Amino acid sequence: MARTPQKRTLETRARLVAVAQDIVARNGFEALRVEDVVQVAGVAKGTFFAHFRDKDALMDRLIGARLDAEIDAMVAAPPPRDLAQMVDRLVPLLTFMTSERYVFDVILRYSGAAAREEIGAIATTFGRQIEVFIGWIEGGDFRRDVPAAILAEGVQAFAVQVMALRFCALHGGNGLRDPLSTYLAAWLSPPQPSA
Amino acid sequence: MARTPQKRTLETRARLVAVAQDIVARNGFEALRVEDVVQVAGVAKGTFFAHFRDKDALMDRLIGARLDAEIDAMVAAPPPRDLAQMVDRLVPLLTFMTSERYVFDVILRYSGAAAREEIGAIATTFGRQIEVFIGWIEGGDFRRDVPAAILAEGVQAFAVQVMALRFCALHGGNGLRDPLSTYLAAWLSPPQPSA
DNA sequence: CAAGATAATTGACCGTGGTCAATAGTGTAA
DNA sequence: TTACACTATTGACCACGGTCAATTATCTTG
Repeated sequence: MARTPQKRTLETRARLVAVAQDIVARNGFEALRVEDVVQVAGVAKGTFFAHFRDKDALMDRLIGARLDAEIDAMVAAPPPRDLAQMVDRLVPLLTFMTSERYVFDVILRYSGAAAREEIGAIATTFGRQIEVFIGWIEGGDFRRDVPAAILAEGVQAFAVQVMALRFCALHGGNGLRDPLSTYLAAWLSPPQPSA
Repeated sequence: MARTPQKRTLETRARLVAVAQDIVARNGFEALRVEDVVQVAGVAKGTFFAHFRDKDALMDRLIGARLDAEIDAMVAAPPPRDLAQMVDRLVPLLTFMTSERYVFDVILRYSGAAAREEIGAIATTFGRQIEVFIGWIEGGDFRRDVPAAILAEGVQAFAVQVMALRFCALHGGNGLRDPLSTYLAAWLSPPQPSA
């Protein structure tokens, strides 16, 4: 089914990705232009679209790689024992996700595998996140009356909520930490005996 | 500061909106093209952008109006006394929001007031939602250990989560009701004595 | 009403993502 | 090496959102 790709193909694709990464490193994701990529890479425009379905497919790959690196770092650190630590572990990931409005939008759009298409890099990292959260929740002092998988999905939902708040004029740019702590305290704390 | 708008202006804007609504009614939001709108309305393209900052500003208005109507219906119905009823009240709103992938994306992008710009129609309806949820939560049999405002924002976060899931190939098109019930049960239920 | 000021409208033009029929390159078998 | 099938590349072209200097309509004031 899948033919062996030619050496030339792999070189071209690698060059496109390398050039794109370079442009992003210099000017950010939002500033990336397909025309710039192909011009610097020295190929025609059509070549780009022979390698990537559309511009977003390249973005999915670039942003997905960065998300993967953030999750690697999350996993490398010791698992959080309590809520404050969990928030600490999350902040770097959420900081990258909100580094640009454009990046956040792309991530939201591709965080679920697009229907009937293959699952993309960003969507894969969202699956990874859930796995990591489940591990954290099972290993820490959190509520047990709800399955860890549901709790993990809730953590993701609140993370998105907090990130969206960051781009909101009303609840303007106050940090990620405080609102996330508030939500997760209410979501993850074991039922209090008194209160 | 604000000049009185000319009669002509109001007519032109009304015509643009009417034509756009008609196109949306026929072919959906995604199919709307600015060029079609101006062509049918009988004005030049530049005129459109003298009335709306960009295409999204028109979308914000059209979608915002629909959201407002859904919220009106939500408010008109008797407030929910329990979780199942709350989910019932929410489903029509969420169904509209997920009627098109494109609509959902626009809503997400504009659900928070865009930084430093005026608050838009969609963002306003998200504020309304919170108010409605607060009222529901205060009037029903839900947990009291967390401020109603926080609980309301959580309801919104879970609603977004459930809608996003709908467009996800993995957890494919299963309804809104079940996952939403699961999340909200864990989020809103008063702490159980046993279990 | 005339003249000037302000606001609305026009449409040629641009930027940029994306398409596709034609062409060139690559691997393979005789 | 030649012939052939298949793959990769090309670049002119299109779609569509958005811009702006020039033009036209409307309002105001004497």
